[in-house]
Amino acid sequence: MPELPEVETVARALDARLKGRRVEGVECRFPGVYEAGSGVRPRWPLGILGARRRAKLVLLELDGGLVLVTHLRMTGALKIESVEAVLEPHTHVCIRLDGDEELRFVDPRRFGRVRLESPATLAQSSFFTSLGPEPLELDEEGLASRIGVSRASIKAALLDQRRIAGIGNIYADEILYAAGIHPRQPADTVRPGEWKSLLESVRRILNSAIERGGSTIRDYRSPEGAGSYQDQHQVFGRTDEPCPACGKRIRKIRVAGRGTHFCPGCQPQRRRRRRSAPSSRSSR
DNA sequence: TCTAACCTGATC
DNA sequence: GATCAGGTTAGA
Repeated sequence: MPELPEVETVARALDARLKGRRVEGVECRFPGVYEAGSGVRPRWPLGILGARRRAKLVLLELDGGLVLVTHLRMTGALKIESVEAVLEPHTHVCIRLDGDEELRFVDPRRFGRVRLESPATLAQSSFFTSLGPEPLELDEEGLASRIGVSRASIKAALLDQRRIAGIGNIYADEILYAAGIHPRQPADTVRPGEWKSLLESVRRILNSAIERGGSTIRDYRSPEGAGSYQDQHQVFGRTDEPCPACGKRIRKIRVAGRGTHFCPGCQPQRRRRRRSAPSSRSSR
């Protein structure tokens, strides 16, 4: 569910509300959802230095270099509640805070994970290995060199967290619509002149989604409430509605195994150019 | 590089 | 009852 803008919103809210407070312990209510990295033995309580985002991960930074790392996956949510508050269903981890509050990890589908890592275990954590750079920190050359070498579809390349990390299904569709590129177009056939507008689309869409607190289309909530970027979606979730720009019907197809929305008028399909020479090629 | 699998719940 | 969902990954 949550992609870069939603995770950024959650991290900012946690930073504002938890910085300077303490974690007094962690209770795991469903086996495996929470684990400490091997050899990590926290001595609670630990002060909270702050919260931030990396890719789609929420990092809660504690004293001594320890970090509580949360991946929300599809349906995970972090909520600050009074310890007296009734536990809502699917509450799998309770992170006890000072002041009779706790940070609760709720996740109906149970795909999400919470991990406690030390400086020694953080780098090897499976969360972090082979995570690509932040899309908002890339320049045109960086984007082209990471994405433009893939022989997969441009959508698959944008979703590949090893290439760049943080874009998910909603924002991939919105970005490609804004850039006028068909989601099935092979990434290595994007023309040199198109990287500029693709990068502008990446920045504009992710930044305005962050400004609006992300997209709330089913159950996503930051600790401060729902986002509103869903109102700005041009194609995602608008199957059969007219394109705001050209009036053609938005279509939904399957690309990279994901439901994919696009405008056939604004994002015309372009065939892969026939290879002129059987030269060697590499991917990644 | 694609599919199935991991899960539950909402909607068709 | 079948299908789909904002993510990732192991396996073919």
